Formats: sequence, C-alpha cells, structure tokens
Amino acid sequence: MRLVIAECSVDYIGRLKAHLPRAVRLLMVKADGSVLIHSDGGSYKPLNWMSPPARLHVEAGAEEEDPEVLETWTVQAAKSDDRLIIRVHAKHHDSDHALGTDPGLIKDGVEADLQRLLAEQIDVLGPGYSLVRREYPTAIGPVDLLARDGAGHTVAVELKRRGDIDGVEQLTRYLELLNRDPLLAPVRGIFAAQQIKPQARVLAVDRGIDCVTLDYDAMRGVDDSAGRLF
Amino acid sequence: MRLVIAECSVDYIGRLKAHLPRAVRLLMVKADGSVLIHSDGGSYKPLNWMSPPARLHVEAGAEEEDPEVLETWTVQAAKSDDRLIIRVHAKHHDSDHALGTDPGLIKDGVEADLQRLLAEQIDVLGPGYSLVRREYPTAIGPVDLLARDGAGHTVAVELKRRGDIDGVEQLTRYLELLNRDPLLAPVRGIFAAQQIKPQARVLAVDRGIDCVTLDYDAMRGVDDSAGRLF
DNA sequence: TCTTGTATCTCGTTT
DNA sequence: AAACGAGGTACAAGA
Repeated sequence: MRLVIAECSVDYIGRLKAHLPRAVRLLMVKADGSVLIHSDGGSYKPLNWMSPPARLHVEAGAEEEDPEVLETWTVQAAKSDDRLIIRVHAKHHDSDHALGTDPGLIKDGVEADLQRLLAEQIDVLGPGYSLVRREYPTAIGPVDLLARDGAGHTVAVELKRRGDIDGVEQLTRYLELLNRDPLLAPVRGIFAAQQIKPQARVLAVDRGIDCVTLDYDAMRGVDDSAGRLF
Repeated sequence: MRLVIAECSVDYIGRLKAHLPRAVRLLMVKADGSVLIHSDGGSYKPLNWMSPPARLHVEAGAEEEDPEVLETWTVQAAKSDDRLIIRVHAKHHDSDHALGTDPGLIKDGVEADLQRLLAEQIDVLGPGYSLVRREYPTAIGPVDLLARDGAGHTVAVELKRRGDIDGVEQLTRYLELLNRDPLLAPVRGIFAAQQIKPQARVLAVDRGIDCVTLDYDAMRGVDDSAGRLF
C-alpha cells in the first residue's frame, strides 16, 4: 500500500463526471491497483476513487504542459471505460508499506441473526404462534418465516432490520402467491423490523399487513447463545 | 490526518459486533475523530471504522495486561454507544499531516440533472407535451414530473438513471393514486431512463406504461448551460 | 458467471 | 432532528 499526501486536482469520467478542485488530500494506492482519495473529514467514503481491478499510470508533468503540474496519474478501470485523472501539484509525503493479505471481518447481529432469534422466539408475535419453517420457498423467492398463529392460520413473516416500503411490496408479492395455494390459504402477513418507516407502515396497514417492531437487544438477551462469539 | 501502519486486532461493538484478527493494517485518524481501518485490498469500504463525531483515547499497554499489546485505542462515538477498540501490537509507521478543509466534489450527470433537462425539454417525450410541474406531490411521495400530452391528458413521468423493476413499481403506485383523483384521471405513465432493463420494460409494457430511453449527452448538448462546470 | 437482497450503508435534500 | 430517495452505491450469498 502506497500513501501519498499531495496537493492535487482530480477528475472522474465514467458512469458520471465528477471534479475535485485543487487541495491537499491523501492518495491511497492499493496492491490491486485501486486508488482512494480521502480528505480529512467525512465518513468512510472517499471523495473519489477507482475500484479494482485497475491500472495506475504515472507520467511526469501535465499532458497540457502546465508547469504547475508535477505528475499526472491516470487510473484506468480494467473492465470498463471509467477513468480517474489525478494532477499532482505538490507531494508532502510518499511512503510504501507491505501489509499482506487480511484475514477478514467476523460479524454478528445482521438480519440472519435476527431471523434466527425470531424463529426461536416466534411467540413474540403473539400467544400460540408456532414456526412452520425459515426461508419457506416460493416461485419468486423464499419467505423469511412461515408460521401458524394461535388459531392455526398460516402467517408469512417478512423480516427487516429497517422496515422500508420495498419490504412491504416484497411481502405483498409473497402473500399473493401463497394465497393461491389452497393448502395454505388464507395466509396473513406480518411485517417485522427493528424500525418501521411511517410510509411503509401506512402501506402495510392499507394492505391488511400487521406491523411488529422487534427489540433485538431484548431478544438477544433471552437467547442463551448471545455474547459467546468473542 | 494521522496515518499509522500497525499490526493490530480490532473489535467493534454497536449496531452489531465485529472482530478483526491480528494483522498489519492502515489506521487512518481524521480530524473529526473518525477512524478508518484499511487493508491492502478490497474496495473503498474499510474493514472497520468509526463514523464522526467520535473521540479517540489512546492508552499504553492493554487493559487486560497482555504484554504483547503496545497500545489500546478506544474510539467512542459521540452520539451513540458505538465503540471501536483497537489493540496495537506493533507500529511500522506513524505520521501526521495537515490537510485543511476540502472544497468538495462537483458532480454532473445524476438524476437531478436528468430531471432538470427533461423538464426543460419535455417535448422529447412527444410533440405537444407540456410540463405541469416537477416533484408533483402525492400522499406516498412526489412524482418526478407531471405533464400533459398533445391531447391534453395527464401523464406521470418516473425518471431514473438506470430503469429497474423498482422504478416501475414506484410509478405504478403513483398512477394508482393519481387515477383516484377525478380532476386528473385518466393519468398515463411514462418510465424514462438512460437505460431500461429488459425485465423492467416487460413489466412496464404489461401495465400499460410507456418506456422512453433518454440520451443524456444529447440533451445536455441542447442545454446551453452544459459544459460550463469544469 | 449473473442476480438478488442487505448495509455499522453514506450522502444529500426536505419536512 | 427525522425521514426519504439516490448511489460510480459496495458487498455477500445464492442460483
């Protein structure tokens, strides 16, 4: 990994065009040819970048013979026409480092975990609920959870961390399909999420879909396998 | 901005839990207290990070008295309980740089530009078209463009850079709603995008929605404010 | 290989 | 401040 602190201006031409005026920034060049341009703020997203695989070509001076330009960097994407052009006006730092391959990130607490917890604690949806199965297959994809309520009626559960309008649409399509199956019909829908957006709730209610807000921490607290990972 | 190349292990506890085993990585500390942890590969997303605003606290040694740990970095989010703990086993590089504030990115060619151009050149949809308004409000969100065709009938236009099935669903919802308004009905739909995916086109046609492919470069060429950005 | 769905999404804009 | 939509979304899992 090469780290350069440089005064530079940047142009990206590809799916859109973007321009960065002259300023001091960090240029990070990775082993796979990708380049990230970071300022001293913002979040993890670089101001501009080139995704791998890409090829970096450095040329002394400027193509247009501008004496203020020390180097012109051209970063060309290997599989598309996307191109990043970096004009370096001054270099304040330049260092190279051998990092080796990374063992990678281990995660816990994503939607898959939420699904596992709700499957184990299906009665948070109401008394008498029982699980039929997780990832119940349909022609248009698997339903997150299929269950039966206290009265024995089938219930399809769509699970999200953040309940958005898309999730309601998805559940609606599943319900339409499931209700064509005489062995299952009538199938009711439950939209379960840690947070449900107002618009999504309105749409769900309009379609007769129940909304349930889940407390992940509480559910994880009940689960005895919690906290064992690290 | 501080750049440290270090052998480290990392734990994140917040909206989820995540762990990085011991390896050599780049630690980038920004002026706002945010921290990014990058490996020499992947894409622009760091392996792990803390978003601003945050506070970095460095302590010599390890809390648990592990002699292999040189320093323990605690990065605490200012507005939540999110926390990043970095155990530094060895430092290979450590440098600090003054970057100043960045003038920021200038973009061209995003959906907003398309919408402005199409509003100005509404007749690319057909002869006699006239604009009613941009961002026409409805209960479930604003319609990109509302227009009248040559015959004086109302037309709702959904605009995308890339025409996907989601966009057709969105337009369908708008049309359903708009057609309940006796002052507007009947309202026809036009799905306009730079590229329309085959599946989206099939769905649109099936629902009686017209598809229009837009040539952004040509439309920008017509617009006399084009090319002034850079 | 391509498609689908999630994300510690980020980032802007608007309410 | 909260919510909504777009993104050069990125990224991983499944087909």
